[in-house]
Amino acid sequence: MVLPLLEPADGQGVVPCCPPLTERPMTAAEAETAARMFKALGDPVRLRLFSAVASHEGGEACVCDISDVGVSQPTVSHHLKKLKEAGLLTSERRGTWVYYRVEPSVLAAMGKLLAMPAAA
Amino acid sequence: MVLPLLEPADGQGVVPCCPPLTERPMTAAEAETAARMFKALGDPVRLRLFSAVASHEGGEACVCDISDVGVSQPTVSHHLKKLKEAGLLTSERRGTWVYYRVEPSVLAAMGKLLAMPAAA
DNA sequence: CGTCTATGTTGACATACGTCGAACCAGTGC
DNA sequence: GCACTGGTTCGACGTATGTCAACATAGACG
Repeated sequence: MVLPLLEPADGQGVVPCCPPLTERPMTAAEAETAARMFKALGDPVRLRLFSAVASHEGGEACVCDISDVGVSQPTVSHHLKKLKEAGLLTSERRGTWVYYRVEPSVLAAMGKLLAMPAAA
Repeated sequence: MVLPLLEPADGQGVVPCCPPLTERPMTAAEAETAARMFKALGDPVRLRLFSAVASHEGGEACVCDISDVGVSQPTVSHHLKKLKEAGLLTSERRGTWVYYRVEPSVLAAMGKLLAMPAAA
């Protein structure tokens, strides 16, 4: 269920799931994997939540810090869960609060997917 | 209806709609705009079509060259339309065939959205 | 004009999605 | 143990989405 946008990824030695979009036509399997990530970011609320976590100090944030996006709290939780299932975020409970974190390696893999060919 | 992922964009002087995801929390408006793009790429079939066009010689391809993605022809047409509405592709009829093209500036804008901070 | 090929549009349908309120767990502190 | 606060899960509901078959449109070519 946990989408590996990238393989185990020890440290930063990221092994992206797929080549850059512009390198060659994606296979069905690659598209399936990558689309899950894009789909996860394809909702305004989720995008804001993700951006809030990603831009937060240390790449992690407490739910309480980012839940002000105009929807009910259960909805926030629902979206965070989706982002987690998409492999974009991880969560950890620390005492009263739950912290969500974005893995730098995931960000790197996403960036590579959209990398421009030198020319362009 | 035509989503400007970026402003007029004369040539390569792209003016992205939004800052990198990691720079600061996106505003509701920014998220709305950027999410439309991610959403468009959030379907495996569309992602394959987009990749097929983007990786094709000259950044453009005839529908007949890319419509082998496992769904019916109307469905292909439907998805191409969606990609067009999302501002990711443009189309042009040349004689019998219709060609779809990806704007390099759009690719660049997407890349910047996911750009990594120097560190990480 | 008529027909054939290449695409786009329409209508219908099953499924997925986003949202909320209510109920439910997890820690904290009294 | 009990109440309180922070979060998640559940059930329901309306809407959006992906898909196809059938039909419509655009050029090309006789």
